[in-house]
Amino acid sequence: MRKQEVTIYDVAREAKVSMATVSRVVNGNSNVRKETRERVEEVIKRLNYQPNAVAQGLASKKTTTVGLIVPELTNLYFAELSKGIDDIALLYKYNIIISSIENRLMKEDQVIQSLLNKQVDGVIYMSNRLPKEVVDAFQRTNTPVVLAGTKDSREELPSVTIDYKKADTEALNLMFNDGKKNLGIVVGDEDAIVNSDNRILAYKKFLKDHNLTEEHIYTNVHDYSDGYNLYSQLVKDGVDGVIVTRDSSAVGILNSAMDAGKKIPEDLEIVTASATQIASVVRPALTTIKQPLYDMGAVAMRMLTKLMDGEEVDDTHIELPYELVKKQSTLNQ
Amino acid sequence: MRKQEVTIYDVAREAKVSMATVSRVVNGNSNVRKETRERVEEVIKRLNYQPNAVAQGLASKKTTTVGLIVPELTNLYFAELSKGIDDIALLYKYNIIISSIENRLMKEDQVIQSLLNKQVDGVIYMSNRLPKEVVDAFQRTNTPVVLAGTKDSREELPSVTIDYKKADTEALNLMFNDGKKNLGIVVGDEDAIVNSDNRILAYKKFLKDHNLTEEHIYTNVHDYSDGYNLYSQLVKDGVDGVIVTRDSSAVGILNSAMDAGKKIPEDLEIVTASATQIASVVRPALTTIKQPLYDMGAVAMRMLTKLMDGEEVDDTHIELPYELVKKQSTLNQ
DNA sequence: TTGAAAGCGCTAACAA
DNA sequence: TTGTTAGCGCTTTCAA
Repeated sequence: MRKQEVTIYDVAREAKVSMATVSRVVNGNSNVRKETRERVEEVIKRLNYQPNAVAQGLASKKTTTVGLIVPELTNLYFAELSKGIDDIALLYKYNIIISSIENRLMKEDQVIQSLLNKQVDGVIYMSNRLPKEVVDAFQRTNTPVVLAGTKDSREELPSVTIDYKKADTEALNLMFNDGKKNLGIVVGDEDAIVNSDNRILAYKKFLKDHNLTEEHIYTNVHDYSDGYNLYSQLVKDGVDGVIVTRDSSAVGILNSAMDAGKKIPEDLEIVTASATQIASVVRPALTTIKQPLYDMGAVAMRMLTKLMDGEEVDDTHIELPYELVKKQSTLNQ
Repeated sequence: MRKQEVTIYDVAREAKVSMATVSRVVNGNSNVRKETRERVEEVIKRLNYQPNAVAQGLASKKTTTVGLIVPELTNLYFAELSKGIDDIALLYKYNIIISSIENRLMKEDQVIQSLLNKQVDGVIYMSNRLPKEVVDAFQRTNTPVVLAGTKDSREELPSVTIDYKKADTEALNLMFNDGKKNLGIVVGDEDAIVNSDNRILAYKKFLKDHNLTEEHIYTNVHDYSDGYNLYSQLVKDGVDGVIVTRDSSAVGILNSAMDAGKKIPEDLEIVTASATQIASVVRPALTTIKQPLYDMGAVAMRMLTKLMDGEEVDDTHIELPYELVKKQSTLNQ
């Protein structure tokens, strides 16, 4: 960071006004006479003055920067959420500092602390791993936080999600109506609230409501190869219909089945719960619970702007509509 | 950004030293007596003092923040590059401000200006759209820049790439040896240097060297549906082997062919030039020019840290090795 | 080894 | 409508 070439002071001198007036012009304060404003603007343009955002941040205590905490960079689920966030951030002129927490050099609360040290005005948190320390860390600060695509166990933090229970129940019902009676569920982190308190509960309730007794819950299935390897276990367990939270795991299961010469959906129905691009390009295409990821990100960011502006937000737990999109991995009878 | 609760001043008072000494302790300056250091550290811990990075940035003129400019958030190619960048950034304690330029609210040079106003210490630029204004904007500043996975036309800016000409030639050769004599190339932005000055040149040279006269260059094919729609044109043109720069376009072509009942690779060979996850999960799996995306990002970020530290960098145009991975979309005879 | 003090570039009372 | 002035919280000479 070189010595700044032209500062507000240079503009003030050149335009024969005080720094305060230049500051007012820069910030669009209306208390400036038209002619003065124009003169200052002319000088700003002539000198190509660019305000130093760091100095602005220090003086005003607002950095117009928000922190984004994401589990992995290379997961389209989070990328699509991020895109919605990014578009709204741009609209409201916020920059985004992105922090992934897959690298175990830094734990969640350290990442948050680092963001807070940078004086971000707000944070959007997308991991469904939400340990108590993290919730505490957020609650200790006055910096607003919004959860996107996840929630905390006591629903204390603002969040934007879909109705996971309802969505999963609908998906299970689809497979049940196709005649599949040995249903399973495949999730990533088992301790994630979205899983433990929503998806898995819904699954158990579904079994109970339909007098199905065989419970098949598979946890810690995170990626393509986890899914690929899981398939043989599904066969062993006689599972004939499965709901999978992660697209790449679902595709792993699919390919493993195909490679084993099995028929999808006849031998095994698959419903995936994310609907990123990867779920739609494989053949047979996967039936999905289509979460409105872009919108979820956008709504979360919009809520955050309100929180950062100190506005009242009436509903801090927003559930967006999802869609069950029937493709080729279910019979859809 | 609330009023900061505990500042360097509080620590100084409590530890009965000056702010300067606290600053030295915080920054690991060795000119502090051991006992003094320990006393200060104790107070820091007790008060839970966290330095304000914005104030540090203003005073020291270093923000330990780098800007990342990426064409799209939802493209695994850039996500994998970003992951390499992120890991090295974390190692060197830099934060990342990410800016996508897909949203046309802001042009490239405005995005760059916004980053410079935030006083980033360096920038990594990943778009292969590199208009003259952008190169100029970079050269006007003293802020170091590294291009990752792309280069500027006059190769003035530091970059990390692979040897695109060599890679494409090798891919074309593979198809040629499989008996395909009506080869085509499918690219995204035709004016991207990587395409115009590298891939397309290599393609033309290959045709010439092998006395092939029919030139099939398809430009502006950006995504899955562009690829899907292009397929009928390929058929019309009698193309029997094609090299595609983007994975999603390649998968579009593949699926379009499959849906039309064609055989891949018998009717059409496909080689894709990125090798993201999407290319490996489709069936038949795509033969790819496997770019070491993670490494490219990591090397680019490492180079940037050197540049930011004012170190001499001997080689500012690094080409990393790629690998031609033969899968099911080529005959491989 | 330590401290005093000037300043980084800006904002925001407050006064005029 | 404009200017004066005191910070924002820290780093960094310079002197002791």
